[in-house]
Order: sequence, then C-alpha cells, then structure tokens
Amino acid sequence: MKNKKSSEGVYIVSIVFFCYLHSQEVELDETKAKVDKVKEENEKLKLLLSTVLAEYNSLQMHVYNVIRQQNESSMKLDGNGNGNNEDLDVDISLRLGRSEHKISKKEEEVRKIIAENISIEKKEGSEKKRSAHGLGFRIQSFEDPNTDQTMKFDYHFREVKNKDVENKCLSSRKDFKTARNEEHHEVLEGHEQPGLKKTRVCVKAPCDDPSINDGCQWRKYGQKTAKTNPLPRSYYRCSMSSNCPVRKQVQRCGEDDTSAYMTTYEGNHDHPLPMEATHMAAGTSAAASLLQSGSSSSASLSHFFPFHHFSVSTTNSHPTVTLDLTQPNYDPNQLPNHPLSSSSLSFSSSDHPSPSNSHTLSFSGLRPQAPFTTYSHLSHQTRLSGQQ
DNA sequence: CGAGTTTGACCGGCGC
DNA sequence: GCGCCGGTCAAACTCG
Repeated sequence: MKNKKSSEGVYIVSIVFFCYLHSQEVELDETKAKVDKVKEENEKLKLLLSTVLAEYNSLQMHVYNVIRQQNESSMKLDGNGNGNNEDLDVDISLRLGRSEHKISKKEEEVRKIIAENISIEKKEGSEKKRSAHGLGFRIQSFEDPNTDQTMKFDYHFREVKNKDVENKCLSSRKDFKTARNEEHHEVLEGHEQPGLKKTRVCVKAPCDDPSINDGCQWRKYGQKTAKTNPLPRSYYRCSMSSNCPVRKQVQRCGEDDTSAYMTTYEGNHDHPLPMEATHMAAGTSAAASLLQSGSSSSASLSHFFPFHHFSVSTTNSHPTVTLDLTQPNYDPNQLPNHPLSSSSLSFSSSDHPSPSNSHTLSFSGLRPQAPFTTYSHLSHQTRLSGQQ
C-alpha cells in the first residue's frame, strides 16, 4: 500500500512539474515574441531617426543659400521701386520629409498644440523670459499670411571639395600656404563678394569661461596679443573635418569687462554639424548671408536675433555682424507679428545634454510674442588654458 | 604615444 | 620700400 501511495505521489508531482515547465515555456515564448516585436520597432525607429538626421543635416547646410535667394528677391523688389525691404517679414520653416502644400491632419493637430502652448506661454510671459538669451533661427515668408508658404527644398549635401592638399607635393612652406589659401578661396567661392573679405560674425557672450561650445570641435592653433587689446586673442579652427575652413577667434572684451568674451566666427562648415551646432551656425550664416546680400538693416536682422543688441560694421573690408548677448534688447515693437496659424517646425537642442564635465550656458530664448520657441544651448567644452 | 596647447618665428596686407 | 600688425605655422611641450 505504501509503495502504491508513494508511486501515485511521484506521479502527481511529476505531472505538476510538467505543467509548471509547460507554463514556463509558454511564458518564455511570449516574452521572446515581445522582445522580437520591441526589437523590430527599435530597428524601425533607428531607421526613421537616421533618415530624419540625414535630412536635417543636409537641410541646415543649405539654409543660408535660401536666405540669400530670399534677400536677392527682396533686393529686386527694392529695385522695382517697392523700397519696403524692412517691412518684408522673412521666416523660413524647415520641414522634414513633407510635401510642399499638403498639410496633413496630424500636422494641423501639432500646429494647434504648438499654438495652444504658445498662448499659454504668452499668458505666463514673464520678465525672466524677456531677459533670456536667444539664438533661435527660423525663416518663413509672411508675405501672404493666408498661404502656407513653407518651402521644401531639394537638399543635397554640399559637395565637399576633395582637394586633398596634404597629398600634394609641396616643395616649400610658401607653396603650402598658397595651396591652403586657394583651397580656402574655393570653399568660400560663391559666398563672398569679390571686393570683400570673409564675412565675420561676432558673438559677445557673458560667461566666466571663454570656451563656449557651439557644438563644434575646435583646435587651437595660435594665440596673439593684439595691439588694441592687451588681453590675448586665441585662434581656433574647426577640427571636425580635416579641410573645414571655419575659424574662430576668442578674445576677452576688455580689462574692465572680464566676464564677457567676444567670439568671432569666419567661414562655412564643409561637413554636417551636430545638433548643438546647428542653431549657432545657421544663425551666424543667416546674418552673414543677409550682410553679404546687402540687406543688413537692423529690421532684417532683428528677425534672427530679436532680443539682442547687434550691430553691423565693415572693418578692413571684413563685413561683420556683432551679436551682443550681454545686452538683452527686447523690444516688442521690433518683433514681427507672427500669425499663429503659420507655425511649423522649430528645432530644439534642449534634449541633447552636454557632457557631464562641462559647464552649460543655457540661452533659453523664448520669444514672448512670437509663436515659436527655439533654444540654443552653448556649453563649455573646448579645452583651453586657464589664462584665456 | 597621440592629441592638444604653447609660443616664437614667419608671412602678407596695409598705411605711410 | 619700410615698418607695423594681425594671422598662421610648426617645433617643443604637456597631458591623459
């Protein structure tokens, strides 16, 4: 009897164990299926992200061309006796992968949401926001507010001229420098007017450390004490691409103003920029393009830098736009009356955290009366010696 | 050891 | 032509 009972017990236990194993297997299969599904979605999202990033990079490389075209056309209007260039609101929306005139319901919904958010922001509009530093960049034509004139462009990466100067057999240093200059000229060709030197964009920023990171990687190649300013000026070139012609100079503004640094940018990048760099690059390119096209009126530039004091000068044939982030220059009357209905995409780098070891200077520029919010995060990243 | 910085020398533009 | 001065080069140096 005892043997029979124990064998029955073993049988039941084995059945229970089998059932348990079976349920575990089923659960495992379900989990595997879920993981596969998540993997599949992940792949799709990766693909989508890479597509969007590629389009975004190519797009921002061509923004300044569009601005120039816009200004050329406005110049033509001036020539036809219109003479109302300053009243021409210019605002280009950048759309990724959208058709030209068809606005989907989703987009309309997004626009509604944006408009609602903005109206909330307008209600909450505080002095704090007004004093914030903004470097947002957005262009769209408001000639006809009823028409969505958002432009779609065929974006192609600018063909990077593969000069490969380093492979040339240069017999002397002079030859090397000549080759560099020729290369630089070619890169700038088409962006510079013949009589003028490279357009410069100066940004005066209030910070303790001059190493403002605009998203690019910079390599210091020199330091000089200028005659007019006893404090040393540092020279950097973009190290993101071997042939990138972009240079920048960083100099303390003066002995009495040690908290502010003047950063001067020169040239255009010949490579895609990271998110953090696009705002500054686009804004400075826009300013440079406007300046080169002759439309350097304060009204035109106020579209790009609505809250800040800026000036335009031409010294030593260097057309220069100076943007002063130390002097908020908010003037509601200067701002264009942007219709809410024409809102579209704006870019934000706020979701791109700076390296943990870097200080972040956040110029969270909110335009209190404008329907768009753009942010520009400048963080300290470039390695510099302490005395600068 | 490689990448980045420092710093004196050099080059070229510009004014006189 | 000469000198001044801003910009760049490149060897030496530093740092991780």
